[in-house]
Amino acid sequence: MAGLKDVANKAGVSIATVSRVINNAPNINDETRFRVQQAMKAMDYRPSRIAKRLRSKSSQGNLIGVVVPDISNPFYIDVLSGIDDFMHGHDFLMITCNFSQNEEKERLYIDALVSESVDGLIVAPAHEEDEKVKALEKENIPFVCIDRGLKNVNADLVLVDNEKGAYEAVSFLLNQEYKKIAYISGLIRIPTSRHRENGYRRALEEFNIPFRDELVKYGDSSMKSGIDLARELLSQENRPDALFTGNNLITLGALQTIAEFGLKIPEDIGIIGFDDMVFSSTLNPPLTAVRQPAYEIGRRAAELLYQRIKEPNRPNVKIVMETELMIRKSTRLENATTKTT
Amino acid sequence: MAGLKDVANKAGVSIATVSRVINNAPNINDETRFRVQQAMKAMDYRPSRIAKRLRSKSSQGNLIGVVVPDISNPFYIDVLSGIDDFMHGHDFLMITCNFSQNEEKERLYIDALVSESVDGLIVAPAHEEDEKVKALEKENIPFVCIDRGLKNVNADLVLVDNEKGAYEAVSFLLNQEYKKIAYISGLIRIPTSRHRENGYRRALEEFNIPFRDELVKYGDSSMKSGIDLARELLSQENRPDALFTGNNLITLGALQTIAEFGLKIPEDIGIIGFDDMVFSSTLNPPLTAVRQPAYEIGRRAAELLYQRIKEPNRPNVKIVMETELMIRKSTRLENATTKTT
DNA sequence: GTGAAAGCGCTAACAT
DNA sequence: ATGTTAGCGCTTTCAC
Repeated sequence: MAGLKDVANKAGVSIATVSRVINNAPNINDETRFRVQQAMKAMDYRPSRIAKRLRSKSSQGNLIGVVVPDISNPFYIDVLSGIDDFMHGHDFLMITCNFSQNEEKERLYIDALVSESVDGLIVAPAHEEDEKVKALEKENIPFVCIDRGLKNVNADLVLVDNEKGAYEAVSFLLNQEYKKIAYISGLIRIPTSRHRENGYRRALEEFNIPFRDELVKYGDSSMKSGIDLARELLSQENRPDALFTGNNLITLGALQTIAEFGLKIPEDIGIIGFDDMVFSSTLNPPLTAVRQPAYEIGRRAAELLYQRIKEPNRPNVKIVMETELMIRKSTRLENATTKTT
Repeated sequence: MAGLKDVANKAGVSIATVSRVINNAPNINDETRFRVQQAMKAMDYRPSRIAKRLRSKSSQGNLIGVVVPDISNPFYIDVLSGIDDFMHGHDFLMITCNFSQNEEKERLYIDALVSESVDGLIVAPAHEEDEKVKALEKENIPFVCIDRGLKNVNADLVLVDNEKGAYEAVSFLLNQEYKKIAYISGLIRIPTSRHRENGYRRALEEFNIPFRDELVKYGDSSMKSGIDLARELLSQENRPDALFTGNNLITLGALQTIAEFGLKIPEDIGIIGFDDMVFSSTLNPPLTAVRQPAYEIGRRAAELLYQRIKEPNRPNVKIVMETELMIRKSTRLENATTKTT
């Protein structure tokens, strides 16, 4: 592949000049610039991004890394779209790494990304003590966290008020006269799982319903664990009359189990899922869900990272976005008050 | 960040030696190797992947690029998982680029990826005349195509027998006594769209049903076009009694429109979608669909790319996988013969 | 078994 | 306005 040198030869100038027209530096003779551009076109020249990155330490790589916990979760797909749109608009390339809820894989990927000299990282840390992510701060690598924060580390963060979202969902269930509401949690090490549980507990308290251990099940945030835990729940002698599911995938799993048990929604059992999905209204029945503005989360995170790359010392910011309860048909409909779609 | 030089100093050896132990070259004194390893550990050394890539032309980068048309399509998510699993197992990193069915974005990403000196590419070309992808061959960059081939270019390719999959779906519909079957196509420039249409036509022919222009609609492979085109179809005076939808997203859109029209599936209208989804059986009603082995497609493609990187001159291979009709409840059930889930 | 030194394709002083 | 040159962090001859 043609390099700077080849172009320089062809255009009869030095490589420095070629470099200058590429980065459109000032002080270049129009005629020279033209000749160089001709040469570049003629030789189909493409600058080497790695050589550039290797040379200029000053974050000119236009490359960021994104580390997500589970690409099969539609939530992250939307987040990625948001990041992608912003970054594409700013001429950045992104490397997406999916660590499949596997901390070791996460560590490995973060190392690799750093070795690639990315200009910055967007990460959803495995948990709040995530040492690998914390280390980024010491190494002075720009990064922003999404969905989950880090303990004792200041970093840009964009997420949703998980407790409130859960609280609203469970309150809604309670208002619809559901009496025995179970919660299927994702990985307990993930802060969001606990915050959602807190919201669940707070709603219960407020309605003077005692918390019961056997009604909350902890899984690994996957569809399979949604299936399995819902089975445990629905097999109980006096089974719950409503489910609050901790994420997208768990919801899908629980739905499958409910069908397997031949239960009618919302008569036999109500369900509200955390995370909305494009096809939620097409589910059977249309699913009531706590919507996170996933695309927006991604976009904001991208924006924050971009800013930090440009201005590494600006103060940290934490963006907390609102959830929205999308009321559809998977719960009883008396008393419905909130927005519908 | 610590570099080769720092480690060399600390261990009291030359950088060449350090490089040797990293790449565990032969002929190294055990004692030396040990000292170097200690030093690396102590300094928390991480090799620079870009320096390595820049230096060694011989594809040591352990980095590949993947270019997909639409990351919001669950099919590609599964493909990506397959690629990811294989590549992770072989210590490769991958850069995923989503061109959102936008050819210009595709070109831009391919250029960027090449500039990153990736060892190879997995691409679903925008169409079979895709010049940017074709150019990869001339530049001698290892690549494999998925889902769509290239005209007049020999390249590794893994896909599914789209025509046959479509034929089976439409035949099934016909066998279930549906009389007026419409096809909602994705982007016409994509070969799969046309192959699926061919299957649709062939089934019709075989049942002696005349092909009718007004029953096939062409869109852009998105959920929105699924919604819109289904509306057009269902608004016809004498509307179709079955829909064959050209991909995942179109299916979801069509389903939404069907609900909007208050039509009952499968009584008022039957539907079979191309592409199965994890939650297909949770849809309303459970969706009959043509399943592509998406994960497997990704895995095989990754494997082929890996092989080609190692052995650039091995002959090209084309892998055609089988689809499977997943019969569920979105079509009438008389005569059902094929597998169920 | 180990070291010295030349580059990979660029950018950024420093010259002119 | 343009050229010269010293690296960025590695791998890889070629010596010893």
